[in-house]
Amino acid sequence: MEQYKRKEDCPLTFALTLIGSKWRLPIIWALWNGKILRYNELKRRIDGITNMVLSQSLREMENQGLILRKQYMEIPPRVEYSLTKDGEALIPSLESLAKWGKAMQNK
Amino acid sequence: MEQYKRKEDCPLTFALTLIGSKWRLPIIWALWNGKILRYNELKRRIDGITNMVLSQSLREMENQGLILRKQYMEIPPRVEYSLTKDGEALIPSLESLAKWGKAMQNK
DNA sequence: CTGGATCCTAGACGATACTG
DNA sequence: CAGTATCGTCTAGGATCCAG
Repeated sequence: MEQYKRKEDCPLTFALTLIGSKWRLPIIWALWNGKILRYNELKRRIDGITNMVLSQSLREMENQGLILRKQYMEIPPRVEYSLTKDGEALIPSLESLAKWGKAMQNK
Repeated sequence: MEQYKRKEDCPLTFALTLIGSKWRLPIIWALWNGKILRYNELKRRIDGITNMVLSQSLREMENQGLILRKQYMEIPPRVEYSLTKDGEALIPSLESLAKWGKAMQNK
C-alpha cells in the first residue's frame, strides 16, 4: 500500500471528506432509496435536518459530483435531486462498511 | 434495505462514528502497515498528531474493540498497539472506499 | 416550494507544559 | 517512554427568521 506525505492526498481521507460529515450519509441513503426526490420530499425523509444544512450539503455534493440537481422553471418551483453515477458507485463500499458496522454493533 | 428511525441505529452511521473523526484513519492505517507498534513509533508515523489526541484516540478505540493494547511492566515503560481481528476486518471496506475515492480525485 | 441570512453554541482539535 | 492536565481556538452544525 502506498504512503502519502499529506493526509489530504490519501484517497481514503478524501473519500471521507465527501461522505464523513454528519448529514452526508442520510442524504445519500435517502436518495438511494428514493431515486429522484424533490427538496421537501428529501427533507421529510431525513429526520431532524434543517433547511440550512440540507441546502448547503446538497450544493456541496452537487459540486463534488455526487448529486444531480435538476431545476424546473415553474411556479411553484420544482427541484429534483438524485445520485449521479459516481454517487451510485459509492453504494457497494457503503454496504460493505455497513456490514462491518452491524457486526460491531452486535458485540 | 432497511430503514432506521434513528440515525444512530444505522450500522453505517455507527461505523462512521468509529472511523470518521479526524485521526482515526491515520491511526488505523499506521497500525495496518506497522502491525505492532509502540506508542512513540506510532506517533512518529502519524505526522502532526499530538500526545493528547493520540492517547485519547487509542483509549477510545481500545474500548470500541478496534485496537489491542499490550502493556509490559518494565522500566522504561513499553506499550504495544495493534489492530484487533475486528479492526483488521475493516480493511477491505476501507480499500473499497479508497478505490472509489481515488477515482473521484482524478476528475 | 425551495431555499438564504444571521446568529449562536458545543465539542473537536491544537499548543504547551508536566509526570510516574 | 508513555502518557495527563490545562487552556485556548475554531468550525460544523443548530435555531430562527426571511425571501423569490
